[in-house]
Amino acid sequence: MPSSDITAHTLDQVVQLAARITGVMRDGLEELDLTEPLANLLWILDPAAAPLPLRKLALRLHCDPSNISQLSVQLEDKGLGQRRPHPEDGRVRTLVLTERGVEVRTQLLDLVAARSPLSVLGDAEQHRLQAMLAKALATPR
Amino acid sequence: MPSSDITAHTLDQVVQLAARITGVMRDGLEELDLTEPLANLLWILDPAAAPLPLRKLALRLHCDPSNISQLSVQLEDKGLGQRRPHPEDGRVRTLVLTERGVEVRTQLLDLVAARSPLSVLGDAEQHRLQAMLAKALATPR
DNA sequence: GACTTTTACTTGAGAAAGTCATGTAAGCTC
DNA sequence: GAGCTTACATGACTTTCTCAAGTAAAAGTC
Repeated sequence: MPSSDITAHTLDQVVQLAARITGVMRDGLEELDLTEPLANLLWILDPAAAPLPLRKLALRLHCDPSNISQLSVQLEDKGLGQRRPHPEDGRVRTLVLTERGVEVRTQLLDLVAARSPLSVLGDAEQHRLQAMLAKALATPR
Repeated sequence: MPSSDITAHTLDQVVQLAARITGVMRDGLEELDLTEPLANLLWILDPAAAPLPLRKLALRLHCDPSNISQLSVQLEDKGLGQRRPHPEDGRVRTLVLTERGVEVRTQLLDLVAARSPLSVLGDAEQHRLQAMLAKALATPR
């Protein structure tokens, strides 16, 4: 159990860093023709992972499911995503990226990675950083 | 210059961690009678530091100055903050926490610190973490 | 196997938060 | 001190989000 002061400072740093990262993202949104909420959704739509039900996406983004519905419509209108019926459960719909969606998502991640303050850390440092972050993220809930 | 894949993963972790932290904060908002934007403002109002002009607060929160004006009114209505004229520049107003404001801010920080996933890291680990985060945050802009 | 309950999503209304344009007042420049 | 810039306030408007209600499918109950 760390002293509360120490954690407070670490917290502050993480929050600041996150603010910087979202700042970088926001600056790149226009050139990708995205809004911030759409970019956030795109961010968590990993094309390599199994497609997620809308409900799970809402949990991940800490928002109401109806919000995801609306964002999904926007993604579809832009030709970046598509809602597909779940093969086993007729109530469920999963959100999948189109080819173009994957492309734009890659551009988004690359853009942020290139301009993020984390890029000043070398490979070795990042690995050590990742280990610590993973430990923190491994805590339940 | 790190490989882009590595940075992408680190980014993902930082973003996830930040989401967890804001999630913890959101869960605590009701018991503190705060809204999320007010809590964000409260967060950056360090009573130990020199009082900041509203304009600087807008820069820190990456939002329009008019937004800070409105939030300042809310803070004042709640008796947590007070806008003071700048002693040297008549155009400028600084936002200062009241005694109660400092109290509530402390409660907010303590609450988040106690429930944040970072608390699983020991003192030594946090120090190493802080060093790396500081290096990243030291990059200009 | 029909009946109720639960779960997943959609829809539309409404609230909240943020931006933009405009106005006012104070400093700065010459 | 005339003109320009900067800092904040105000009001109209947009965007985003939530909440309540509705539909449809699955699961549980008898």
